[in-house]
Amino acid sequence: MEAISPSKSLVDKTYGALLDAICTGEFRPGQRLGQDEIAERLKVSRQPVNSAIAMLRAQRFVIDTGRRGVEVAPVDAKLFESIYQVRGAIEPLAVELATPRLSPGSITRGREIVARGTRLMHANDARGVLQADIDFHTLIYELSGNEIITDMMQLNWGHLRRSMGEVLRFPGMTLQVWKEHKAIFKAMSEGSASVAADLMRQHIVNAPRRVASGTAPAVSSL
Amino acid sequence: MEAISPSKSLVDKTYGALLDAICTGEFRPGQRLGQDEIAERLKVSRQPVNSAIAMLRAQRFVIDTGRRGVEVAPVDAKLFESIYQVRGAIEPLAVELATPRLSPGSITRGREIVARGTRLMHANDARGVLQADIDFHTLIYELSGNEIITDMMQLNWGHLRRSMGEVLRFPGMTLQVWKEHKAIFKAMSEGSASVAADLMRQHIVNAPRRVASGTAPAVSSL
DNA sequence: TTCATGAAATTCGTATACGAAATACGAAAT
DNA sequence: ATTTCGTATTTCGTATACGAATTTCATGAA
Repeated sequence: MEAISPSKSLVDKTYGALLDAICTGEFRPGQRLGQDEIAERLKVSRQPVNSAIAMLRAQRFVIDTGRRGVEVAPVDAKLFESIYQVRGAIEPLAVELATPRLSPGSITRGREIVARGTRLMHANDARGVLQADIDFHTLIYELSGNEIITDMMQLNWGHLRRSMGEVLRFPGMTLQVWKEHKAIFKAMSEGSASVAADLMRQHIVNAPRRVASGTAPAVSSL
Repeated sequence: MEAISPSKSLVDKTYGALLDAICTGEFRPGQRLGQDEIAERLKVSRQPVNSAIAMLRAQRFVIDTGRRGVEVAPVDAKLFESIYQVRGAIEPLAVELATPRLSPGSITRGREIVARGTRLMHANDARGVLQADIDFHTLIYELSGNEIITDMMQLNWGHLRRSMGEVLRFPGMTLQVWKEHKAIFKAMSEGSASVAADLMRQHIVNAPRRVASGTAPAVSSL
């Protein structure tokens, strides 16, 4: 016999649905989120909606507006910059920690992700490429064995996904990204932790620069 | 005119009360948290309690136990180590960012905190020393201008406070801590960002070592 | 026409109610 | 005496109800 059904709670499902809608841009920045409306759309009562919104507020995905509910937080250039400063410190650490823990199975998984990202990039599947990007970095977080890194960065990727909605339309720019991913993982596979960490550091430094150079008018909003 | 009363919601107050009770050790690890009991003790209904617990669960302060509510998460040595790995990367970054942003006012504030910490240490006020420690590092987070660092580390300090409950009884060990704090802030005041960052890096490396060496039998539980 | 004023309608926060699921406990059978 | 099964109790998740506060809209005065 084995486990029956995880069947998450309505609060979790509501939270996930709202977070996804915010990150994909289905809910625009500044848009008001009414509890009644959401409850009706999701076919649940206001109670799970209220709890989910409380979490989103604690995580800065929505902000309070005076006394009448919340609205979707603006896509903030400062927040974007802050996250990249943090990534610049955390991602190399994750690589250092993960490299000596690599198993044959995880090497296979990593190569699959790199291959998938490269393939989807050539197929101009912007959304798929972003997902592969998230998968690549998340794999390293998990391999690091440091659950704090995993938790922190999962939240941060939520914010990043919002900003990257704008960048998604320039798949060509991600060619260099996937070359770098490949090089990073190669160094990790060979056990060269510090080399891989340096490559990752450079990768993170390059990333916001790419965003800024590729999106002429959108720059100011990032 | 200005704001009338912040008057936080019951959810926030409940969350704060529970978090504090967990961090100070008033709620022991493994202890079951019944919603009814908490609601009665705090003189609120179960609804805010339920929301608050959902947040604490997302932040790993409590864990699910089968189908019957939650219990206080164990004080986990692995989590402690993970946080220190992250701190080793984040704290020097915060110092680098904060140093060029120091104002005369913030220099005064920093010196006050160092003085207070040193004074309370000599007065054997362990709890006050811990608070000063938190204040010192939090000041740097805020001066860094990076709100992600502030948010992340505030959560982490919640977990750290739990572990440090054990260490509090050895105030003598904090002598070196406050010497290092003083040196770090001195370098920052002089604008030597990279020197200060290196001192901070060493400070974080030393910290868990101090904990391990000072608490003979308690080591295994950390 | 424009601004002020007040009543009606929204909408949120919190309390209470209800149903489902798990535990605890006791009775009966081996 | 021990184990097993059924029932009562506890407790959580979710729905609904209620009160307070704000917004909206209409009505009237300058």
